[in-house]
Amino acid sequence: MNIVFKALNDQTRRKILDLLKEKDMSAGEIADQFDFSRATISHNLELLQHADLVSIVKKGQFIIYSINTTVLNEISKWIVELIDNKNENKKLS
Amino acid sequence: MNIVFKALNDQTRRKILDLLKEKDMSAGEIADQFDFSRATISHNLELLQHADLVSIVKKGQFIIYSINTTVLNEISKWIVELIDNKNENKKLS
DNA sequence: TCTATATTTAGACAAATATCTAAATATGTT
DNA sequence: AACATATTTAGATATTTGTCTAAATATAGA
Repeated sequence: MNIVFKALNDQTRRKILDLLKEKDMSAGEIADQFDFSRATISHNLELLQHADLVSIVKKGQFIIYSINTTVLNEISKWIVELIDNKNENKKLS
Repeated sequence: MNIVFKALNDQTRRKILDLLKEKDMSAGEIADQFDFSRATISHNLELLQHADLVSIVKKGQFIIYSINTTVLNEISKWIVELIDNKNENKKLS
């Protein structure tokens, strides 16, 4: 979970995920949405990929990024367990 | 969301939340579960509090920490939207 | 009031992070 | 082959972060 929360701990990378939830995009298309250098966006994409939050497919010169929901489901589960368990214990007291 | 993800981006702080989901605990009880100094745990508790992930009640000399689920619900919602929106768009293609 | 316990605050420091520019790699086009 | 486009890699740097020790604050009890 470490690398996932590390990857999520950045506004730019979270915004990239918000873009990718709408549609798959190339690195360039993604970079166009930001004022950072392409190298910076590329680096952020690498961190997302390393955390398994996105996956890639090569299409000619382009590299197409898309959201990978598997790890997001795990994180969601962890958070919901925090919430639910807390609520359970509240009932008892 | 920035300070929330920042607070969640640390194994120690996530473990503190895992402890607190079971029951409310004093700063000392929490610190006893770790090998770090009390000052370090206190600092981590401050970050959790600043992110509104925990709330406190003073009980004599003790300060009792408990999970605050409000922000967790927001985070959960954001993540589930990433997952759901992605799945919606997959159907279309 | 003095002492013990609980917790936080202050200041320091090494490690990690986000960004940049410049260079390298890969693919497509003429 | 030469050139253009897409993307990543390398190296540098300023900032942020997690931890520590020592000191300060707050409350309880004798």
